[in-house]
Amino acid sequence: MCNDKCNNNIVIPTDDMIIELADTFKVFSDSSRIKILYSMINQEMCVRHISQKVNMSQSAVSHQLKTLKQARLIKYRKEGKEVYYSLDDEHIEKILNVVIDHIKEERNE
Amino acid sequence: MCNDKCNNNIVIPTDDMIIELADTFKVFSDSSRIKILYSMINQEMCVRHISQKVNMSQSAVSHQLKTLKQARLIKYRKEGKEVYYSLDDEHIEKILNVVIDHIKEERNE
DNA sequence: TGAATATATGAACAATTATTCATATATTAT
DNA sequence: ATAATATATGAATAATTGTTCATATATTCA
Repeated sequence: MCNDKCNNNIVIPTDDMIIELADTFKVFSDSSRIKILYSMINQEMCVRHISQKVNMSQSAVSHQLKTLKQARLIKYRKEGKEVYYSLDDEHIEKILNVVIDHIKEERNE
Repeated sequence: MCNDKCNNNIVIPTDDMIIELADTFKVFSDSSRIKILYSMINQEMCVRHISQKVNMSQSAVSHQLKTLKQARLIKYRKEGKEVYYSLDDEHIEKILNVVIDHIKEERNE
């Protein structure tokens, strides 16, 4: 019924899911945003500290945080004048790691 | 030495790796390319069949295959007039699945 | 060699996007 | 209320990118 050269048993995502996939990848596809994500691995970070750590203007960071927030890659918590951002969940770090694994394997071949 | 609010034990990727990460994500960040990738899960596909399956012009597909090839997301094999493309390795499907997992979890919250 | 088929590619155009600059909003302390 | 600090945001600009159209290259067959 179905041999190796056949992918009928694969569930092809719906068009909506394809678009959501592409949109999610797009948010990861900028080095500034990736640096920002790494800045808050394992720790909450306020905007000012992120700016310092990734060496970007406060405004540029804030714009990118908005993008990351809308894509639900990060969450935030307000405390006084400050806003603390952190990764949305463990998936985010996992996604980064899976792609790193791919890149590192490509290098050895 | 190092508590919960500290990420000193995390290896922050080098700037080069950050750029490679972003570039790799960028190649995934287009729905046409994602459709093309799905078209060849578990099977080699020639360009003409990909065009038909994803409903894109031959030229558009060929341009995108070049992008996917340069990023080493796919590999190819020539046979007569035809060129057969397939996913570079198992990482590619894994990367897609990890992001799908994230999207699906977000939906439930 | 010439025709037919499969794939690749260069140029051009429209659309998207990251940053900067200026300014707005929000919170706290005096 | 005012000043100071933290963050957000709108407009504008420069740069990047996906598709189309036309054409080039490569392979097979008659």
